[in-house]
Amino acid sequence: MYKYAGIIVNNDSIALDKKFTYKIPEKLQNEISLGYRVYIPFGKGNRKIDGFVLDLFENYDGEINSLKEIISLCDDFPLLKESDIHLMEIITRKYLCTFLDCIKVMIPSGISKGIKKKFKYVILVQNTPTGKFSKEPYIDIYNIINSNNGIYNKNELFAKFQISISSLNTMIKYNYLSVQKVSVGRFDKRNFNFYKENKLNTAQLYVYNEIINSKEKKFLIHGITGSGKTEIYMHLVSYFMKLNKESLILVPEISLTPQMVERFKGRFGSNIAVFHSKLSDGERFDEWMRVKLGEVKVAIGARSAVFLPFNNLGLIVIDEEHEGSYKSDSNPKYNAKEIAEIRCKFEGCKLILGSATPSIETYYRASNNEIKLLEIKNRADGAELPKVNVVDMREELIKNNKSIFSGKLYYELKECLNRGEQAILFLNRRGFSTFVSCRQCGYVFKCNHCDISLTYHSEDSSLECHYCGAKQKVPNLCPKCGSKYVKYFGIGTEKVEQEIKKYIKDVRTIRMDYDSTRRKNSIETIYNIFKEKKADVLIGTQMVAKGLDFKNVTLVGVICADLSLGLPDYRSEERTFQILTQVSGRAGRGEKPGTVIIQTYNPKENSIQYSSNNNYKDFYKNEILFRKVMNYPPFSKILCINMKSYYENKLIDTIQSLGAALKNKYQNNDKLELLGPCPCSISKIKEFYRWQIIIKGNITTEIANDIKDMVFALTKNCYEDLKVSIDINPSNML
DNA sequence: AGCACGCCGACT
DNA sequence: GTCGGCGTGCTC
Repeated sequence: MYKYAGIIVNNDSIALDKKFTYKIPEKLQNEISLGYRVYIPFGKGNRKIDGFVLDLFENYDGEINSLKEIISLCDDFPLLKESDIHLMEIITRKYLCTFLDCIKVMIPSGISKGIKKKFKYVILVQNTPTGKFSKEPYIDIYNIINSNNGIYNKNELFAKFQISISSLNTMIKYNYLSVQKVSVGRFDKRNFNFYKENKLNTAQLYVYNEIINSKEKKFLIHGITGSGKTEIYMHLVSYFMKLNKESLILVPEISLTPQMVERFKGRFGSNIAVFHSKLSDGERFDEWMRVKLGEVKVAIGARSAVFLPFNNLGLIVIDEEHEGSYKSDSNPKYNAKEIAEIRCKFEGCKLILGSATPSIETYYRASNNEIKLLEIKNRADGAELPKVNVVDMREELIKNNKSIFSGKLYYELKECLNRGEQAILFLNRRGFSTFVSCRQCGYVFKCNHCDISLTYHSEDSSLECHYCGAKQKVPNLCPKCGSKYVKYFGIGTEKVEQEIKKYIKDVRTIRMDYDSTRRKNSIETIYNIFKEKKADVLIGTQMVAKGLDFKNVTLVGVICADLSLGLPDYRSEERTFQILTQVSGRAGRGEKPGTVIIQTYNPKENSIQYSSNNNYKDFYKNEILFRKVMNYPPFSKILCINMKSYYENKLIDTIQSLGAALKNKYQNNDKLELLGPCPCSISKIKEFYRWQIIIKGNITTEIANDIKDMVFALTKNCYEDLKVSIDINPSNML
């Protein structure tokens, strides 16, 4: 019998990130188990707060009388399993976060906010009407309800069938009808078109059989765009369903991939949980509960779904495994790929990574046989990969073509539209113009709160900061020299849309970028408009590169392939290769052949050359060599310490003393390389100055935790506005 | 993060 | 003598 519990209190302070021991009162000793949320008295005033039971033990070595007692259990079941707690211990050390950070990502926030199941009061038939109730209007009402027994509540009956609520009340009073409380789900119950099961082709079947028959647990499916990876996933899900095992499908960001959900719902019915960041607290709670209670056997979701409380997991699929969004950049700064791998190890299930452009790290592991590599080199339905043309935009300039479309793209676009087919234009930048400058004095309009130049948006003619969202009206005069020669430079998706309308009459365009998709479901709306051929050209940022499958798209145009090349990140080549390959893969997925035009100012660049030749392997060979020479991941780890503060001088003082302390401590460790302290490449966001220290090399968990302790010891009594963040292998270092 | 304790100056 | 300013440190 356990008499004592180790509890993490529900308080965000780092100083409280440890287990507090509480006595378990006798009345709870039979009920309590690991993972329960409990109410406890805390602090001098014995405030009643909640906490989580992460440890149970029979004896306590310290002073027993100084222990307080648990007040009660908060919920009627434990929120965390023993394996969750085990996973938590790993995560806190691996990602340098607190236990509470971890708990928050494992349970839906609605639980502690008191969200419960939603109920409604539905009307059922009770007794057949007699006497004066056996005629109109009552008999009619009775019949309607009889054929919709227990489905609607009073208001819905009024709205749907114009049944008067007072008549209903009367019939309830005389026991002809009854009321029943039922729980309702907040999840999406819409029916999707049935997505028929396709027979796997030889290549797909080979991959499928390898996965289910092999003793290996981890697989990388490297299949070109359109090779039918989704169909393999679905067959695997069915296979595990037959074994009564659950499956989890992770996708980069679900709200960006309505198609994946549509297909899974179309195949497996609505009995599938969908989990992503745009759910409300209530929806999140309901989906989490459906998984917990075993009501669904499949879940599909973004990275946070990797923590869903499955009971008998058989399979985790990570689709588009190269995507950066599997790494979280808020606490806990976990990587869902790594968590999935740990879960698979704990729960003995299979892990499938899938991509047309695997990340360098994953492919490296596959080539070292840590992960089994399975390749698919052809498109599923025999379609050909599109023909890719690289257009050197410098030559267009020489030919005196100053427009954003090369002659080739313009020609192909017209041809494509004449044939009644559709096109996708990709530009990885939203807005109209990317910076605004005075031609007389060279002044560049910058955000007042950030170190960022402002982007012009034509829709509301404003200048917008893409980091803090601040907007201002477009000034007519330069604020510095007063000249009226204010000019717009650089192009964004809005400008592409305007330009194409200028050149091609009556073209129906639709834009898919952050601005046009802010509202819930708007991605789905845009997606459906384009799918139903109510638009000819889809113009978008990276959202259009991911997983879309439109059979009628035969042309993909990359307006400017160079945007992601210049970024100060060792992965910029990899990212460029991936996005170009992925977006090219949107063309020619049906029976008609596809064409891709890549416009660039750097046609000789590796990422552009290799992606246009669909040559992943040589790109990988080049890139892995570069990583090795430069000691970048996968040959090392990168630890990024970020500090931000409103007060620039204090910030610099603090981070420099940290830098000195780190240098002092690790000067003899030749496996670590310290870079900085220096300002981040975006040195100020929302009035906060930002500096960073980057540590590269063989960073063990021990070293990382030592560094974390040093950082917190140094900044503990600093000053209140200083914010510190420590990230292992961040996805973005700007 | 809260909350109490405590050590100093101002005030009935 | 005591009320209240916030700096310090602890919370099972």
